[in-house]
Amino acid sequence: MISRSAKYALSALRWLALHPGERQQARVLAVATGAPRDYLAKVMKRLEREGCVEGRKGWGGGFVLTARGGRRSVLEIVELFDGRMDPRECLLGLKPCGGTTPCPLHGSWSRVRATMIGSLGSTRVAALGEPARAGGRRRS
Amino acid sequence: MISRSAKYALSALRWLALHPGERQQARVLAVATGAPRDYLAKVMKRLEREGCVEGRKGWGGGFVLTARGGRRSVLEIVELFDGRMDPRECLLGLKPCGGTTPCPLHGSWSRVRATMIGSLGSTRVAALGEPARAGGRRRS
DNA sequence: CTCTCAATGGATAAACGTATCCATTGAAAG
DNA sequence: CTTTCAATGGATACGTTTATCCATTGAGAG
Repeated sequence: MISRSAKYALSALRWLALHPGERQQARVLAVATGAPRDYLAKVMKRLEREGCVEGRKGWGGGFVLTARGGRRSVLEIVELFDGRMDPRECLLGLKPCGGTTPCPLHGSWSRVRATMIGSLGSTRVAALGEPARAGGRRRS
Repeated sequence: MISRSAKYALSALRWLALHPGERQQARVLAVATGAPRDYLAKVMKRLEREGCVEGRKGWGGGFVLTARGGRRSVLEIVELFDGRMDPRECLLGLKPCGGTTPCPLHGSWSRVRATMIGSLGSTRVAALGEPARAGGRRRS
């Protein structure tokens, strides 16, 4: 459903959000996230290219969450690794699907997509550092 | 999000639902679904093992949708190929996540999962043969 | 029985996500 | 400058999904 890479990224970003301003080494983030160090390093590099974190080499090096990164939505992070979700995706492979010619699953699938966009799209990365609730609407 | 195999399966099942009782060859299904013939054949075999379709070899051979297959939910088909969705999955890798110790995304992700189960779980394969609406509750 | 047809099953490979290894680079401390 | 440290980037490997090829099997037609 959601790739390991995306989960690693979210988990690492949460750790950074929990320790604002402090530089966190990939080694530390690896332990915190359960990801392999060298693999996580590449995930972090990708987040840096997107301006979500800032990395520094050498003594006292590591990663910090940027202000811009904190403002990013969880959905944006997931889409960064798993690809943007196509609003025209059809579970039955119809093209086109929707408008005047919706497939039998169009409504159902649109609802799932809308929930994901509404739920994950309304939670900001910075909120991952706060204890609970965070994000979308309604109950648990 | 949803694997190619699962989409192929749904698309093929739809075709069978559109042609009840008629045996459809893998070659025909391949054209209808856009899947490679020999790959689709293995997908169909898997559906047969699950009792969703019945296949026959040789002259006049092909696949038909079984009554049992028609009663299966779309969710069941997806889970058959993509694996059952874990209700305890945590986007931040926490274990456990939920109950007294929910992660900041627990509510959001639970909502997405619930929507998928509610939406795809309430649409039956037989309904894929009917023109539009099908399945869950509410609007498009 | 023989011929033809279509599913079946096994082997093989391409593509991708995930993971590991390590030499290099850049940076701060001494 | 030298030492130490941690990110960086390239190469390589592994597993799974997706895909292709083809000989075999089973079934109906003649």
